[in-house]
Amino acid sequence: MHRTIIDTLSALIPLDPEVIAPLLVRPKDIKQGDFALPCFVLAKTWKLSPAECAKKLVAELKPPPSISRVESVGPYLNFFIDRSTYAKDVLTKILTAKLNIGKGQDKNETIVLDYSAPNIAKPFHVGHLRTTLIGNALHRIYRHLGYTTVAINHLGDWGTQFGFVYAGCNLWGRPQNATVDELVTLYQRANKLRKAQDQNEVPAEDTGKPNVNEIARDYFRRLEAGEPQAREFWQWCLDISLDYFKTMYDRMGINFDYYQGESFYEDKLAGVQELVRKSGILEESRGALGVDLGKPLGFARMISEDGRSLYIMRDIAAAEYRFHTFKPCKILYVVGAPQTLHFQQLVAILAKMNHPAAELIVHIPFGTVLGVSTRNATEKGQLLLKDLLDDAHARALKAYHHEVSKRPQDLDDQAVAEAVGLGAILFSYLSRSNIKDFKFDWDEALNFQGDTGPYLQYALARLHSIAAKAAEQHICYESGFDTNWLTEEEYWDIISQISRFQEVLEKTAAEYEPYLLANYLLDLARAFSGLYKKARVMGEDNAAAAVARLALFDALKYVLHTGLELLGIPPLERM
RNA sequence: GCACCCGUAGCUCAGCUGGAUAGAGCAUCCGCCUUCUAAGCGGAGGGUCGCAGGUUCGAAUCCUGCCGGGUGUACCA
Repeated sequence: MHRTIIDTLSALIPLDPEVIAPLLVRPKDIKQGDFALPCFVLAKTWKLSPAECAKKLVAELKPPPSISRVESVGPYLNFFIDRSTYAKDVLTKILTAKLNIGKGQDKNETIVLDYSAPNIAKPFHVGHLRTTLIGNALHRIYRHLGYTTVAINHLGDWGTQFGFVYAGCNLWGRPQNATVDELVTLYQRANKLRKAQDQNEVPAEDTGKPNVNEIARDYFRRLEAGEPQAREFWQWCLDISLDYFKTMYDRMGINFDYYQGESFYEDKLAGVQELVRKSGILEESRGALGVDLGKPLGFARMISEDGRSLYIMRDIAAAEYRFHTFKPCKILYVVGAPQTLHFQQLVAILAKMNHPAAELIVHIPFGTVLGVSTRNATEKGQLLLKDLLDDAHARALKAYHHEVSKRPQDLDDQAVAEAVGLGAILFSYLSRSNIKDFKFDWDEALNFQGDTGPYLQYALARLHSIAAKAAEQHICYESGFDTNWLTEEEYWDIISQISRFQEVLEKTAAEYEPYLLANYLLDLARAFSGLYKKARVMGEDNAAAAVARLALFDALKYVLHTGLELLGIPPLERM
């Protein structure tokens, strides 16, 4: 469509098609046209006012059949697409593709995505949710677009935190059949005691306890040395935590292809160090080994003064491993904005090594989630994911029974509540741009009205309901539908929006911003909700109009359904 | 100190590769369930787009400076 207009224009305008293309804009108000050309640039060459240029063009243009009308409004030249023809094309395409709408050809290119990466034996609180949900959405979108995807959970499964859990077990006993909560409690208790010991403010009941920091360090040294007992304890913690994480991921419909945490790279570090050394950039400075990256990036330490490997080592090892194992065209890291410098250093080191992975790494930074440790801070310190999901479920269930005035009978209310609760939480995380800090508000995240996940789910449920009722009454569009019934503003608005689905997916993927898709779906749902009462299928006397509307709603249903799935929000057929 | 990010309605956010009167939701106020789900729809009020310059026919959008908030800057990750 875009192309057609450019071709028509370039016949009359003394400008290159490539120059014209970026000038074309979409008017804010669809009533003004489907595309517009601001004529300011022409004013100079033609030595006419912009408004006169627009008039001149209108008079001389011979629009092709797909353009129904061209108008000049002030300095703008507005194009109107032939709605009926265009609608037919768009709807036919979507109704054929169904839930495969927007699906790309197999691209034979692999994208590695690194996201979530919770720390073992530390609490999984709602601040960790952002990387998990952004990563998951991008994972689904890239896969849909035809890329081979490899989702990796780079667990924080190596480090001194195990030492603190170990110290806790030593001091207060190792629980039988421990849960993650107990591990976390031991970790926090030991950590608290360590701080107290550091500051010489040990409470009475803990006086005389051995130094926590020493126990932890000693344990971690034994773990790194591969001592079987230390190893066994580590595995014990890992199993408990991983079990728990997996139930949380299952609950949110999130999958990983690999759980390759930091420990996975332990046996590869020596090789990596050798690789860096061979490239001649490894230096010693203040007793540490690392790479000097010059002015803005500074000195990146790889081996600490006391010989421990630092995390950039593991990231180099991971980049190296992923590059050779998966042969990706991109490696995406969904990691918070505070780690921007770290990723710049990682890329800079790889670049200095002439490692091809340097060009593949993309850090997708996101803002901090604020306000997650303020509420319920007395008990647990931080909002735990499980509490959030449970509360979302409970509130959704309550709302379902007490606030929703119309609902179908014979539905599994527990299943609906779970999906709606998840929808609310996921949408609140995915509907804002990555980089901004996110003020987490419990009530806002669990709101079911207005611009929310449930609003989208609700619009979809209504669309499914229309389709089901139409089928009962044998109203169908399979034998044809007349798009001349869909040329009014409200219908046209939806048609031109759903025709952009592919474009939106590609932009979302290119900018790594799931909110673009989320807000697009919101626009669709809003357009539909406004039309819902007016544009009836059942009870419409004009059979042809009813069939045309059904075709439109069904196409919209597929787009909305697919879009929700790509965000990871559970699409509901009934709610 | 230096570097990066953010600053749009009371609140939470879109709009920012410059274009036609700055948009949603929440909250507040009014109205709408005798037909496809009212977790909905329609309407009202609410803005010096942090401030000041500059570039431009045109700036919330680009540039510079300042103010306010956040983060990073060889602990660990």
